Parts: sequence; C-alpha cells; structure tokens
Amino acid sequence: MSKPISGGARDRVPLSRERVLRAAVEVADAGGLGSLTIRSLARELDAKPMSVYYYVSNKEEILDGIVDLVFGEIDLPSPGGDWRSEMRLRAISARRVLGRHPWAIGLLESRATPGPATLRHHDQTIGTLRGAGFSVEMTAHACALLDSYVYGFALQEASLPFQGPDTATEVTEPIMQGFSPGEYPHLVEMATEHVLRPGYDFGDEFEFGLGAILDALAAWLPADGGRRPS
Amino acid sequence: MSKPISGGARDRVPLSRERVLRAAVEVADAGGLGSLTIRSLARELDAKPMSVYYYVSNKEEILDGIVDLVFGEIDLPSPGGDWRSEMRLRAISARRVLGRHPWAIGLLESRATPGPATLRHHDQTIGTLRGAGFSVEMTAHACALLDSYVYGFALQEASLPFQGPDTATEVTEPIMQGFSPGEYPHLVEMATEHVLRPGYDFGDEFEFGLGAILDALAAWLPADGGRRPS
DNA sequence: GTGGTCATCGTACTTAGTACGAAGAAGGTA
DNA sequence: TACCTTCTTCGTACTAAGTACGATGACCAC
Repeated sequence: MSKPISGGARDRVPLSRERVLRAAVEVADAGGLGSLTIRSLARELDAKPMSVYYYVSNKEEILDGIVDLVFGEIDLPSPGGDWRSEMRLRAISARRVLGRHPWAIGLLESRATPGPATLRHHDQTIGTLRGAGFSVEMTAHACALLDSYVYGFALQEASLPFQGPDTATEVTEPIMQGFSPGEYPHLVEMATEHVLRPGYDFGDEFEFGLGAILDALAAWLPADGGRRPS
Repeated sequence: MSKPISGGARDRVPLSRERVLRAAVEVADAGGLGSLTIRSLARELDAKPMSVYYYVSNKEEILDGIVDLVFGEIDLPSPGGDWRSEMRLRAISARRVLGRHPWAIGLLESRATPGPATLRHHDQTIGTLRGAGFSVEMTAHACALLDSYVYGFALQEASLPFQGPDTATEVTEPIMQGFSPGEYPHLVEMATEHVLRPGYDFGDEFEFGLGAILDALAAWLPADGGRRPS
C-alpha cells in the first residue's frame, strides 16, 4: 500500500526551477496565460501543486521567469557585425519569438524586474550600435524606437483575431455585419480594397516599417554612416 | 427591520452599464488590473457583487468595455487637417492616455473584439491619411507603423519601474548591484553616461522617434507630399 | 390587489493561490 | 542497526474570486 516505487511520483525526472519554468511556457503557449495556473502547471509536470513551490516562491516569480525565458529565445546581435543587418535580424527574431509566445507581450507591462537574458539582450544591442558609431544618446534613441516598433507590432499581431495570409475574411465579416452603412467608410474601404484582398498578410507590414525605421537610424550616424540614403 | 429606504442601497444613483465600466476603469487606474475584481468593483459602486451582472454578462465583457473606453479618450484626428500634425497629435494623445491607464496595454493583447470607439478611432485615422493623398496601401503601412510605435512605446514606459525625469536612480541601483563587474558593460555605460544623468527622462524619447517616423511617412507621399525632407 | 417587468442582491458552488506542516528518501554517524 | 539531518514532495485546508440560480422588493398597468 505504501510501497514507494513507480507509478505515482517516484522514478521520474526530478523537478527543478528550470523544468518548472519551461513547463510554464508550454502551458501558456498551449492555452494562453489564463490557462497557466499552479494546478495546470503541476499537472504538466506530473506532480502536485505544492511541489512547485519548492522551486519558486509564488506565481509572480514564475511570470518573471518565463518572460526572461522568452527573451532568451531572441537571437542576440553581435557587436562586430553590420549594425543594419544585425538590428534587422534581431527585430525579425524578436517578432517571431513574440509571435510564438503572444502572452509574453502583455506580461511585459507588469514585470519591472528584468532577468539575466533580458539584460544580456539589451547589453548586446547597445553594444552593436555603439560599435557602429552611434553616440550614446543616439543609441538610446535607436533602442527606444526599435524596441517600441517590435513590441508594438507584436502586440498588434497578437490582438488580431486572425493570423497569416487570407485569414481575415471570416473574422472581419461578422464585425462588419454590425456596422451601420456609412458609419466607418474609411475602415470599410481599407478592408474591402486591401486587407480582405487575397494574398494580404498583416505580417508583411513588419519588414516594410522596419526598413523605414532603419533608414531613419542610418541618417543619425555622424559622418559617412548611412549608406542607402533612401 | 425590512424598511427599504435609504442607507443601504436605496436612493442612490442607479447602476448602468456606463457606470459599471467607468468604475472599473477607476479601480484599475487606482490599483492595477489585478485589483479589479467583481467584488472590488461592486464596492466602488456601493453595490453588491451580483448586481454588476445585470449589466455585463461576465468579466471578459468588462475588460472589452474598458479597453474601448480608453480608446475613446484618445483625441481623434480630423480628416481635413494637415496629416503630419494630426498624426503627431493623435500619437501624443494616445501615449498620454495609455500612460494614464497602463493596464490597458496588456489587455490589448487578449482582446479581439474592438468596440465602437476603437473602430471610429481607426476610421478617422485612415480617413486623415487617405485625405492627405496616401494610397490605400501606404495608409495601411503608415497605420501599422504608427500604431506599433505608440503601443510599443507605451508598453516600454509601463514596464519601466520609474516614471518622469530623474527617477531612474533608485530603481536601477539595486539591479546594478547584482551585476558581476563587466558582465553588462554597454548597459552600464548607457546607464551611467546617459540614463542616470540628471534631467534624463525616457518619455522624451517619444517625440524623437515619432518625428523620425513621420519623416519616413512623408517620403511615401506620391509627388510633392513630404515637405521637410529631413 | 393582481400580475408582470425591472433592478438588486443572498446563497452557495467551483477554481485558484498558497500557508503549514507531515512524510518519505538518502545519507551520515555512532 | 538505530538515529538524526537534509532535501523533496505532497496532503490538508484556508482565503479570495467568478458566477449560476433563484429570491426579493420596487414600480406600474389593469
């Protein structure tokens, strides 16, 4: 009856802070932040709720931890390389990562204590720009601009009820049903003449805006700096 | 004993969907999204929890509703005016509003059903750009770029543990304590030589990046379009 | 006053976070 | 072998939150 071995909890991979956080990411990926509870997390780990608390002191710490895990997935720019392509790749990677973990975007707002992956990420980004000749001040401007764009774009993508090309129709249709005719004329024009056209994919807007921003940054470089003067 | 009049619930302003949502915004403003519960909301309304459910069918509907209320606070651009200043004012207004209601940013991610204020807002924005001569396609690009920037900037501001000029020191200090020396050299440089200097205010970055984006948009106008070619 | 609709609320059930401390496993020491 | 310590895991139980269900009283038409 009280035989300890096998079945229940024995002889499986032991828990660890690492495993707890990774499992938390998986649960959130699968069902959104709302589905991440201590109990669902314990189920995913094949353990009991209170076991989790041996590795984290509360749920807040889990949220801080998974945000940092997500940051760790973003490709780091290398301070040696061409700043434009490094920043471009970093932005593209960040957008992809945040697309995989959309719940992380909303979490950023309430989390004030950055983890090590987050800090290293910013350190490398700043380093790349400084190494390319941007002044400290312009580097700050550039980071604020780039990060804002990436986060904001990911946020918009996450709040879109559809994803990928040609998927907008079924979702916008019911919303537009409720419109009084002529209530939102420009919105309707935009929808019918552009967004609902076959082949449209909101995600394609990303590189367009990114290019514009990088062009703007190039103009901030002291002397020769910006090749491609637009 | 069962006298109905006064004191308890009688003779006070009757509830309404409007009042419920406005009270919800106040509760969230005061204590964050986490403090917004049906019970805290009922307390704010001087009513009992279940009374709220006469006006909304569940908490999700409250969240949708307060996001739309927040959107309604943003100044609308007027399709007649100069597109550049209209977009500038809209962005500044949006940032200020999201600064007042930082919890709204995180909510955007999970809310897929836009309310009337949100729809009107986008309609007017599109209309202003179209009226200024932007093609449908370029208007889409412009909206994506501008909105991303505004949301992303607000998100970064919200996740900053400090706010306003000269408030960074006390918060970054304890974080930097934990650094191994030389672990984040560029971050340290940025902090000591710029961010922690007296007078620095992250909020000032906003107009800088905004100007760069508006310059970029101007270049997308067909012929004469962009005065101020940077 | 009888019936009906509107607005408010009391009760109670479910789920979530988590405090507290028990209990088993593993290893040391006498 | 007996006993003690430490590391993990978990059982129990308390509190708070969302909300289903139905009761209760106010107000109105007849």
